[in-house]
Amino acid sequence: MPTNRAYHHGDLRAALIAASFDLLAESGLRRFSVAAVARRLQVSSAAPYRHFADRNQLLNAVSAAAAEDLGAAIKAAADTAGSDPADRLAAAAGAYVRHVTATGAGFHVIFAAELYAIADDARREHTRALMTTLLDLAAATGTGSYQETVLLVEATIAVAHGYTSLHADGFFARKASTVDDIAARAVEAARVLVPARL
Amino acid sequence: MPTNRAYHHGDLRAALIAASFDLLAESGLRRFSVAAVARRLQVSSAAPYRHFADRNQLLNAVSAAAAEDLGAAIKAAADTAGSDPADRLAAAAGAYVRHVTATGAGFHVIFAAELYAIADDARREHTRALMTTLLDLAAATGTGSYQETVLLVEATIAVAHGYTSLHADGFFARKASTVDDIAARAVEAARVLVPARL
DNA sequence: CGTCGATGTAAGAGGGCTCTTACTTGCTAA
DNA sequence: TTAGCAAGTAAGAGCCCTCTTACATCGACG
Repeated sequence: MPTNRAYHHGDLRAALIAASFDLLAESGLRRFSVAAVARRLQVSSAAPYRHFADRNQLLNAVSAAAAEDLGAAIKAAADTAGSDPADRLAAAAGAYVRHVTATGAGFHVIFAAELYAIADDARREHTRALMTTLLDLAAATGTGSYQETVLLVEATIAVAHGYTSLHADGFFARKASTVDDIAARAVEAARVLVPARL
Repeated sequence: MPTNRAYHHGDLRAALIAASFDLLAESGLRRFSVAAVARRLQVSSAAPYRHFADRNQLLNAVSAAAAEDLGAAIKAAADTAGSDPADRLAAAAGAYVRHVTATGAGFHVIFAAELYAIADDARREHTRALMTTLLDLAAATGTGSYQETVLLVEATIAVAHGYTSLHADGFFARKASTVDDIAARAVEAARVLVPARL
């Protein structure tokens, strides 16, 4: 791993990750390319390869950062939501919608199949911590078994991801729905899921 | 529109659409290319352009077929589900998971932003019919206003799409979940959403 | 102050994709 | 039976992408 010291560019490694988020948020994973990220930072198309062996290594770093940031956003949202465990878990769905819409990097990036082949402890640790955060929020609602807790987390994420994904694809566009509208609806839906012990 | 008569290939136009579904189901929209579809049918890469002016026109036809097929699958599932309106709507979520996983073409294809520019009455009619089917199912549950009905449909689709999308991205892979498992969980979640009048 | 190594660039090989053009094949219908 | 046209092919232009190689730059440190 390269150092973080400022050289010619300053800190190209971090800048590449940040610019990747911008590109993902604007154009989605389909349009993501190393060359486009480099263009955006006005560096040569070879420059990223000084910091990442290949495209997937960059995406892997983006994935790690996404898991970390998303986990923090979810924790913050839960703490803002108050003390009711169900509200706290539901708030995670809202945080997912807002954060992933802003960054373009949700579970479809965090768990992108191409990245499975890369053994990166940092990324694994961040995704694990993210899941732990969610599992803790779910367990606090009083789920019985661990299995039930997992199912509840997955249902919550499915709702959040579904709203986010449809929003990104323009499904709600005609109604001029804002991100906050969609996030609020995801929270409502996630909230209803809780007592159901899905 | 070309005719459907059998020439050299037989019916390349229909075959292209069918092969597009296969490719989408296997590799997703990200890997979709006209060249890959042609390869799959063992025709030259120029052949598709005899039937579709460009890549988006092919996707547009796929989108129309997807809306039609998905609508039929949802209707069939609702009829199998029985007479309880809430069960019938929830069954649509299950049909969505199964059908879209099998074909690779859900709302992310049906409402793909690139296709908005194409004025295709057939496609518009099929997507409209699909939405009508869903709105009818939702209205039967006793929603008050049209606005409430729309919100309920969108919530149902969000749940179904979320589970489908996460499943496709491998989120559930480690637990060896089958499509039917995921579909069942989507139905449960959708069912819970109904009385909530989301 | 001069060397070394990290960081960046220019250039390009190699590949895939979209779409076009000119040519070929073979069904259909007069 | 043969002209005409729908449908397919071969070839390639033009574009973007990934990743490599050889060279340039510049800060750090002896």
